[in-house]
Amino acid sequence: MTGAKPQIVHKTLSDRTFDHLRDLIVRGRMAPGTRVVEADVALQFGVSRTPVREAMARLIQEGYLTPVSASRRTEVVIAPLNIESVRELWGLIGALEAFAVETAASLPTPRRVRLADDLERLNTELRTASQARPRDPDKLFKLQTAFHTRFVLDSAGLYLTRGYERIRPQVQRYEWVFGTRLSSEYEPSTKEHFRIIAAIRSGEPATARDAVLAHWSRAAVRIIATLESISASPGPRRKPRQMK
Amino acid sequence: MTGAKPQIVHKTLSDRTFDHLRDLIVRGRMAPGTRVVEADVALQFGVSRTPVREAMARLIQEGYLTPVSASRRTEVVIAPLNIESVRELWGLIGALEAFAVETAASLPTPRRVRLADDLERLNTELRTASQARPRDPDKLFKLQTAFHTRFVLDSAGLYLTRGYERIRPQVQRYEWVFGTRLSSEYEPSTKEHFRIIAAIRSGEPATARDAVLAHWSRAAVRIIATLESISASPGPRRKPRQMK
DNA sequence: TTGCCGGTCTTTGTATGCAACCCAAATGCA
DNA sequence: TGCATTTGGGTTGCATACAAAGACCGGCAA
Repeated sequence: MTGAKPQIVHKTLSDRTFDHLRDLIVRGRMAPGTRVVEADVALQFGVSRTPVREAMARLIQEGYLTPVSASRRTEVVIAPLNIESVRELWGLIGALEAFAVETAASLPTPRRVRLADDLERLNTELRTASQARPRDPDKLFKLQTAFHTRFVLDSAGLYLTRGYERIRPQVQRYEWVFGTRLSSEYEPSTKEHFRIIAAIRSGEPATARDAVLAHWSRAAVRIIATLESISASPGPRRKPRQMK
Repeated sequence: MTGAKPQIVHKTLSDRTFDHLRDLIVRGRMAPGTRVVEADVALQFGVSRTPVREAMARLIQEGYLTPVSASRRTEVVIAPLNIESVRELWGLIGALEAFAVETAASLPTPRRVRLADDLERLNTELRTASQARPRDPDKLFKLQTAFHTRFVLDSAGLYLTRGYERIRPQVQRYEWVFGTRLSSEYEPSTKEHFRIIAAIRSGEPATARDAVLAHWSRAAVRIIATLESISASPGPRRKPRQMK
């Protein structure tokens, strides 16, 4: 009867604050190292400290914020970005997706084929979008995400989903900050995607797993190269003070 | 001046409340499905609702508590236990440990050997403890944990550590509830451990990875068998009401 | 008897108050 | 002038107050 209310998703202020803050961080709108103060955020968002506090606690747990533990008082800053984390995150998300894709490639044939078709469509779209000029970073971002979540969430259970949903935004944080500056690096990625799709379609779990692992491994190399080439021209080195 | 206060680890009431509650859940002291009410827990622990609320939010995020009652009011219960979760959790922790052990088996030889020695010692202890009568479940529990965390945390980075530390208690929850009833199932486990150790010692990442995956795969089979044999004699089917 | 309606009671979500405590700067003393 | 102590500001941790929204129960009518 209710035609559709797709956006009842958000309920509490805490949730919205969490999402809002996380989005700011993932999109690089708040510089790493920036100190975050409850009261300031509360003021800025027009809510009380309580929901901000809860949101920040969750962000700390997820690793977007880091307590720069001055002895007892817990001072909180935006988690810094660094190359070791890239290596680790890419390896980790590779492991998770590899685990997921094994399941996906073991699905009964009709579902598998449908999945492969969907992925094919998404990947083609992605390739097209990556060739468009000027680029639409937001669209690329979304397609990229859609491709990977498609086969992971399709076959994943509760805990893998949760683990994946935790790691993915962390990866996206790097992709957003560094990846959108890549000029032509989407080609190899889409090619690797096609190999993953083929393995899913033909129902070869081991091949699919290896393809996924290889994909993320190469993606890590690509983004690290970008990162290093950028770090020649260092970004703003801000003092730990508020965003405003 | 303060000679040493090694146990300042815990600071805030929120943290302690989190740990306390999680421990109750992991050890099965609070039955799955039990409803948890902020005010009651606060009363019981002698704190205000605020730290309880924060702790519960984290427990929800970690999956120990589940918000039920879809509408708007969020009612919270202890997450139920079920076989699908076992399959998934065991697979997932297997994937994470496999990822970690590849790194461990690629360490420079001296560190690798030292690691292998440590593991050998732990595993021998475990075997001894498992043969003692009567059994000391708590000791077995700790040794089991020590063995696995030893090689994971030794080689893991920040995010893997965090992911692992998230999953492990979930697994332990099942192990505690079901595993401690196993009568003689530690033998195959320790044997598999030795194979993992050997692969680490000789520096064969692929072999180590496969050994770890096989270990968890078989462990899953073992615990599921136990679980099914127990579910013949069903536990108390409580109504969603408080713990008290 | 059963279904509906109204009211109360419970429980959560949010705001706010208060105290502890860290940090730092300023001031006093040697 | 340099060092120590104190004092003040800022920020967090915790407690509590309050309002809104379900859930529950009882009564009333069909």
